[in-house]
Amino acid sequence: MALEFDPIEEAAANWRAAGWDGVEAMTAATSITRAHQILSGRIDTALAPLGLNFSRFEVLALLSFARAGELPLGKVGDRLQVHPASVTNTVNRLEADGLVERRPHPTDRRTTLAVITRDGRRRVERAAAVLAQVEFGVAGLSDASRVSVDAAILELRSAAGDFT
Amino acid sequence: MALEFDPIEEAAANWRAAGWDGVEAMTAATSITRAHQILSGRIDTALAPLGLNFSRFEVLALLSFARAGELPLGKVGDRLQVHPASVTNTVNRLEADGLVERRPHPTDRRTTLAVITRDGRRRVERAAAVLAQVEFGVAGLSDASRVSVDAAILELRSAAGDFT
DNA sequence: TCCGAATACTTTGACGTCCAAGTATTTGTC
DNA sequence: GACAAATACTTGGACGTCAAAGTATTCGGA
Repeated sequence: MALEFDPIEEAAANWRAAGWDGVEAMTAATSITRAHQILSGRIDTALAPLGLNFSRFEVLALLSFARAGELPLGKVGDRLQVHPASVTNTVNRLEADGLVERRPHPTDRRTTLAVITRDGRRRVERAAAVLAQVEFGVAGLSDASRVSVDAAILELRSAAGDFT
Repeated sequence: MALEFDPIEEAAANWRAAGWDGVEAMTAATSITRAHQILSGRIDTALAPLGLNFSRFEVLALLSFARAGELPLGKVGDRLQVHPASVTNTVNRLEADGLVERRPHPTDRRTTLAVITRDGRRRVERAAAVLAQVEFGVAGLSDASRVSVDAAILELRSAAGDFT
């Protein structure tokens, strides 16, 4: 299964040999893609026994931090940077599992609030502990590397207009 | 659309306030996840006019570097670290578009080779140029940051057993 | 006040990825 | 040489994401 060489380095060498541009950008993009793949696999594996995946966990965590444990679905999407349709889908699942409830907004009838339930709070607490246990999938990354990754990606997100 | 604050920093603050563990790991994981989301969106947007996505591009690039432009499907999956079913799916699509052909392995009848076609080579050349143009989605990341991201993720991949 | 534009969410459909099971073939062992 | 185990790929199903269209409601300017 495991290769005897670094596939990204190999790709970079091939890239250069072919005279293609942007080798540094390519390796950065490929590294990030692969890192995401590793993290996401580890995290979902850790959360599976709790009936959660990372998206559902993020929604629960966000609600648990919110005043009154509730937030309009649109706000959830904005905070977590996910598509409205994905929010609908995720909340559907959480609602089916009794971890969240939908409630009409008191003054704006277009808006639906997601409210975390007592079960939801219990579940998200356990999930947070489980994730801390597996270091959110970043086991293998030194503290210094975590800091430098955060800083680097902050540039990227900022340039991408994630926030002002 | 854009927030007025950094949602990851906000999450970290909430996390600490709740007394949850692993804040540093959480921010690293969230950063990488978001970075992937940004890259992947930009890359797929850039490739869409060519009828490719990043997965299909990677397969074409890999084949174009291979001796004789051919590789067993299993090797493709190993190199690109994707599931066999995904390779089948991706190659199906490339084959339907005439960019790749399936050919039986000369000595092992279990094995199928993917062979890049002339059209495939032309397409991947153009795609490489387009991707270099958009800096593989990492525009906004300084050269120094690209290097430090590569180095950090190398630790992670190595610890994950990507290669020896 | 009225009405077109904007906002909020859901639905539907196209894709992609993974897992698990199925088929075919080869390998390794006695 | 036979046969169980391993290998290689495909198929079918569950699940997630996104884009586009649809419905309902609110906003804002004439």
